[in-house]
Amino acid sequence: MLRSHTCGELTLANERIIVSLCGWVQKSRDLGGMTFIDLRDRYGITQLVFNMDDNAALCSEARKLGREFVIRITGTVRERSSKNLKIATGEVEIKVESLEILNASKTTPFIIDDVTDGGDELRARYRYLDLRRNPIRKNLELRHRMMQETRKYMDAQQFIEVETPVLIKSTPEGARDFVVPSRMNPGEFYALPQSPQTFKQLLMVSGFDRYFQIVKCFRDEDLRADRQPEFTQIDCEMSFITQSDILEMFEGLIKHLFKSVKNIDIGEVPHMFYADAMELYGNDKPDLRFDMKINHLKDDSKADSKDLVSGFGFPVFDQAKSVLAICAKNCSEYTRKQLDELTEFVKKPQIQLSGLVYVRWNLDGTVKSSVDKFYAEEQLKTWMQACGAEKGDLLLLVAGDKNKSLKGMSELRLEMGNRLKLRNKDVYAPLWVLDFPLLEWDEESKRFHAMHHPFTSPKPEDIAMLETDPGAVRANAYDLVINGTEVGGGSIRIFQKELQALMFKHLGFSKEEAQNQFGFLMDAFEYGAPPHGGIAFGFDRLCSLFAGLDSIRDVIAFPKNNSGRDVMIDSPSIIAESQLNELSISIK
RNA sequence: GGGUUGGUAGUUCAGUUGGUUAGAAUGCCGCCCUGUCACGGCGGAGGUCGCGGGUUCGAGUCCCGUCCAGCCCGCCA
Repeated sequence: MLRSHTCGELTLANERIIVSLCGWVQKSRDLGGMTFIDLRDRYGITQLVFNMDDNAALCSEARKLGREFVIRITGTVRERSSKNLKIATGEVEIKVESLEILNASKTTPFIIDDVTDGGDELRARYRYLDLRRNPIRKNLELRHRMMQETRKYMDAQQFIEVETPVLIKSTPEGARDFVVPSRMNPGEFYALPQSPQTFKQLLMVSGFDRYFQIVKCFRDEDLRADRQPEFTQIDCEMSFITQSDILEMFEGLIKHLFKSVKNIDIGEVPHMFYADAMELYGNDKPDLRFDMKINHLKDDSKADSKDLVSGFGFPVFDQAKSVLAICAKNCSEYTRKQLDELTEFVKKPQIQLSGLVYVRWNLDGTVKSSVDKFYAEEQLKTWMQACGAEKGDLLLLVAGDKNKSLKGMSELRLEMGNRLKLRNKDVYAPLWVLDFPLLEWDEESKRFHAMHHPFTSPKPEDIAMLETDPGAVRANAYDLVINGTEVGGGSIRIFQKELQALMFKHLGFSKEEAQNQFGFLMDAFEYGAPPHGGIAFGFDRLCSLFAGLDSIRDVIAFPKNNSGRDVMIDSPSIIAESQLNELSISIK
């Protein structure tokens, strides 16, 4: 060993012993007659001291050390005459007796420190340097801990981790596949898995009963702050269970992670139906750190709903199919400028609502709105009442097509949550969202798609509706949502060949297509498939949530940028003509 | 595919209605400094203002195009 200790462990208890340390020069402070060096490794920082009076040659050598030089020193631990209580080793320093430069370093393009001067792009290009910094290193340490705690919990619950193949078969359902050409089978391609879905179901047929895997998955779709082309899932499947067994088992996992990693008791995770989430929050992954539910002041889609806005001569509300309102507590004093900003917010191209109506209930009891021309105070107060508003509150209303308004209102609600600082990163509000629709109409292909995936079972009582009203069929599908982020999702699967064939039929597969693509699964179902179901968690998202980050990039050691590029290794890249020939591929 | 914000020293940024030699901080280099820990002091080097075109007596600044990066919509079963 080149070292006797790390840079993070020496204290007064080690006084007077001789130690060898290795690490990087964090910083040197040259005072002329003496020089201090902060030596850094993964574990901490230890101060080295060199003195002209003690050893002029050695001290001169130390003065030449640049930042990020890798050195090895031997010296004696001693108490500092002036202590630094900000660091763990701040009471001691090493009086260096010998110094060895293991490797020099060029000046780094940005400062390696907790607060760096480097921008995102530069840090990505020199990711190996960025990873030297404490905040990034800590994220990877957190990720490691979460991985270990996940395995600990799953193992204790009798799950076995099985690796499934990475070179598999391309299917047209769902996301775009990354494909890999097969040299030995010219003109044919493997696909990288979007998830190990069918394999884990086959493992249930094999009798493994409880399976999990921490596994890379791949989707060739556009990226986001929380979406990478390759990402990690905690993939799980169980046999002989009901939906409530799954919810309980994996609520247990989440509780274990919160407790063991963050020492937080999250308590019971509430349940909410998909239909209610959409009505109350306009969103299938509501952020429950704050309330601010959406109120329906007019809803033409429901015969029994009260209409509090029509018939007063305001054409926008009269013509709208839906009028929605949220109540922003204590915001009656919002300025014209702030209200204009909110109006711009809902009009932007990503939301595309035509406008925003406000009603202020001032602290003095008066009411002021942008539609005073049409509505008397009495009417406005019925809205206030419907929204549970009090003096000092502000109502924000949008109108139009119901789905579009709900989507816009959902965004506005989150924006207000941000403005009112109701989305505290240290608060965690988990939620199970249940009973997702089985199918979703796709305008582009003019057919129904599986909302979750084609192996998800419909609710038995809804199966008849597959013929009459496919969009209304509910699935045995569930998502785990934390703070407005979907961190996991799963379903109780179909395990009978007939029902699976029926599903494929309703998804527009011909018998041949179904047999071609998923014949192996339906064949397997004929040999004693147990009832089963499962769930998969987005591990990167879970880590970023635990780390209090908005992007999953900083919990991934070597992430891709917005365009799916790794700017450090510069990939993807072109390959040689000879490689293409070997693969029987020609470009354009 | 669309929206939006940005691109100026190694780095992070400022740069006014278009007008002298494009600034600051930090980093880097040199000299001085014996208890620093954001060390301090003095001095110095460092610029294709992303790229291409246009308007103008004159463009970092205005216009058009383009590339790159960030965030969002579409997309992501």
